[in-house]
Amino acid sequence: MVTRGRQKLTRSREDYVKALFDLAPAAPVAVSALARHLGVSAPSVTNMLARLADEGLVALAHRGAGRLTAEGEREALRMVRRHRILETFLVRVLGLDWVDVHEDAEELEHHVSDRVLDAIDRHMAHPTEDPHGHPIPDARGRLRRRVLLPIQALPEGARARVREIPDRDQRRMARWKRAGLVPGAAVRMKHADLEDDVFELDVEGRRLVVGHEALEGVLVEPARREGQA
Amino acid sequence: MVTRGRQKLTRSREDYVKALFDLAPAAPVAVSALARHLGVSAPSVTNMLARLADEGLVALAHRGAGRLTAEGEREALRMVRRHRILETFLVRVLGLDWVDVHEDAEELEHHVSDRVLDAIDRHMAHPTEDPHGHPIPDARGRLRRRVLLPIQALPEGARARVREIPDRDQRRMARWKRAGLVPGAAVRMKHADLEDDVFELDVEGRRLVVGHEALEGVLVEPARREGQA
DNA sequence: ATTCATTTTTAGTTATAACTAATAACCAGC
DNA sequence: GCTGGTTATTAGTTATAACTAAAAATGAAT
Repeated sequence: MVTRGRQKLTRSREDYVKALFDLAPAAPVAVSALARHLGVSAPSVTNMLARLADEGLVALAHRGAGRLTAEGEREALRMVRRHRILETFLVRVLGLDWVDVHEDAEELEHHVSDRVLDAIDRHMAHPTEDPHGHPIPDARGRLRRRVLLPIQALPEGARARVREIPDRDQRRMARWKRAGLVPGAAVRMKHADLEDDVFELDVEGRRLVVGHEALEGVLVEPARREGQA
Repeated sequence: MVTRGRQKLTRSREDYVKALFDLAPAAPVAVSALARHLGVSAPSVTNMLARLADEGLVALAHRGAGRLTAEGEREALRMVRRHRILETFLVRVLGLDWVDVHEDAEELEHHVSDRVLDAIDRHMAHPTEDPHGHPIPDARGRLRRRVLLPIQALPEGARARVREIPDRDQRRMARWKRAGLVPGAAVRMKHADLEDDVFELDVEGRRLVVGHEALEGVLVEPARREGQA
């Protein structure tokens, strides 16, 4: 264990550990999946994973896949915290639209000092959730885990509340926002036709008919008393 | 003029044009002076100045010295605006000490998007002066020029008000702050012994005795009616 | 067991921007 | 007009992290 006082990771390393965490916090991620997520070539990933493995942030698995070590996960959670605090700040304090803030946070998370991040966190009285509903890890990297369901898994007739929506795809976010499908919204699954891949939802009283793909990543918390049909 | 729609400058280029502006907005700056200011070697400067000259941001003068072109000055003013808005934000909104904010602004100025910068500017209702007293260029890069005097140039007995202090040296700033020598402070030059390099000042009622060096960069606005001795 | 398609790795390049060491240019004083 | 000291340049290296092209490994299907 030569891990005393690791120096700051480079920007790329920060991106890689965060991507590994996004794709699977505790399981190996294939080279190709990482490459797709990060928008780089496979050789670049093979290369960087080797370095991260050298440095103890990643463990290599079958076929070059990478899995975060405890240390790597700590660094990833640090980045997740920064990202979510910054998104919250951009929306709550600067008044930007939550549809737009992901990219800015993506850049700033690498460049804001701990001092500034803490000041931002303090200014907002330590928020616990970002504008897209994701929980914010605390300063020690602890993440409140919740049991949520993909919205497509709701049985017909079930009521639920939207809790998280993914923040990477601006187009989809804009559509969701227009449809009222936002964190906190009450929804009911009216019909789920798995054969034809058509879902009919009631979103805060409005009808929404979409395919599986268009709901990808939306997580809900089922209502305790489920209204049948 | 192939200058339509220049793409974003690299971080280094942004640093160089800002350094050139800091050292002399309209006159050639020697390679060695730039190297010192930026903390890089002379060869690095020669190299980068050649590239900046190629790209039309800098004109080369005698002995390799570089002078900003109109285009270079525009980019420099853009960076100065960003820096000063960010410093103001860190102090006014996040409550950080103005002694500490320079370095953070130095980093963030390269990474905050125009959208976020504008939102910050709006949030503060378009400040015109940063925490160290420097005027903030407007969105079109226009800088309100003021006629200020180096504090050491005050004749004995003259009263003045501190208007600007340099923000790069944290140590000196901390000392000035302790002595009350901050933007807005009223001062009077009690004795200026140019031979022995000793200045005796009255700073908001407190006595301050220092050498020329320790006042470097402090600019004052002389009082209209100068109280004699 | 062989072949095909996919996935990963190796090898070699590129870009940015720094560095050191050694050389060249410049200027002042004599 | 020479010469010593300062200043700038050239030449060559280094680090990070991407890339492409080609080779190798893997796994699935016959």
